[in-house]
Amino acid sequence: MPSGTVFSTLLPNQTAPSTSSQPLDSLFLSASSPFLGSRSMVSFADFQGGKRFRPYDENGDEEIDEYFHQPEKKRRLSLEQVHFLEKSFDEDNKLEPERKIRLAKEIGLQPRQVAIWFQNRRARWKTKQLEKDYDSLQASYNDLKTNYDSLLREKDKLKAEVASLTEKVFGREKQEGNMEQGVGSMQEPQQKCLIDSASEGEGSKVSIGASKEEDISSAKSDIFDSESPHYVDGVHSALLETGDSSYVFEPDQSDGSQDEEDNLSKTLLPHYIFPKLEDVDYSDPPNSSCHFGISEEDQAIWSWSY
DNA sequence: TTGTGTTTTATTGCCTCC
DNA sequence: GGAGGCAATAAAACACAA
Repeated sequence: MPSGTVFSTLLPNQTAPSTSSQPLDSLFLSASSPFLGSRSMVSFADFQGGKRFRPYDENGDEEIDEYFHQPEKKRRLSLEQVHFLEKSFDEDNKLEPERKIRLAKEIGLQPRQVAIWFQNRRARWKTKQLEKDYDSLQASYNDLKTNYDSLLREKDKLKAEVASLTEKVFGREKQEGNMEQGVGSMQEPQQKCLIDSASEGEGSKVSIGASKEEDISSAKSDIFDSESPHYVDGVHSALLETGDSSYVFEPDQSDGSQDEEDNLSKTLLPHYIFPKLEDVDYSDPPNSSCHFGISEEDQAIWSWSY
C-alpha cells in the first residue's frame, strides 16, 4: 500500500483496503475469529456509515493505541491461517464471493486478503506447474536422445559390417580369379570396376554380366566361394558340368547389332573399362584400350561376350 | 550485526466477461 | 461499466552466511 493513503494503522488480521471496488470486503470485519492475534498486517481505513471503522474498540483503548501509533507494517499470516487457506486451496483454487467471505470470517481476515492470498497462491502453483512440465519435457528429450544415439551407433556398426563383408567378397573373388585363370594382371581393373560400381550407389551399373549390384554380390559369393563344394580345383563345378561359359557372367543374348551395342556401351559399360564401341573392331576380341591388360591368349576367354 | 537472497503480502494496470 | 483474474512489481518479512 502506498504510503500516504487514507488513515491506517496496525492490528492483527486486518488489512488495508484495496483500491479496487469490493463492496463486500469493506463491509466485512471479523473480531471473533479464533485466528485473531496473528502477525498479519492490519490497517483500518474502512469506513462505516461515514465514520472510520475501528475494530477491537471493545477490547480497550490500550491495545488500540499500542498498534494505532506504530508505523504501518506488513504482517505475515499465522501458520494456522496459512494451513486453513492451503486446505481450502486444495479443494478448489478458485474463489467464489460467498466462499471468500466465509473463509475470511473463519480465519479472521479481510475477504480482500483471502482473495489476494488465493491469487498469489495460484501464481505460485502455476510456477511450480511450469517447472514440473519443464522437467517432464527434459526427461522425454533425454530419453529420445539416448535412443537416437544408440541407433546411430548401431547404424555405424552395420555400416562397418557391410564394408568388411564387401571387402571379404572382393578378396575371395581376387583369390579365385588367380586360381581360375592364373592371370593376375586382369584382376585389378575388373575389381576396380566392381568396387567403383558398388561405391557409386544405385545409379551405377555393372559392366560385365550382372547388371545390378546385388546380382554381383550374390552371384560372386555363390560362384567364387572357395569353401563351397561347387568349387573344384579353382574352377566352378557348374562350369565344368555345363560347359557353358555364359553361366558365370550371363553374356548378353543380343545378336551383336550395332544398336544394342550402343545401348550397352552407353548405359551399362563404364567407359574407363571399355573403349567406345564404335572404335572397336568387333571381328576381333577386345584388344585395344580396354582389355584389362589381358594377354592375347587370355583374350580368347573373353571373346564369348563379344 | 549486517548484507544479501528468497518468500510473502499487497498494489497496479491491463484484459476479459457479463 | 463493474467485477474479477492475471502478470509484473514493490516492499516488508524472513533466513542465513560471513
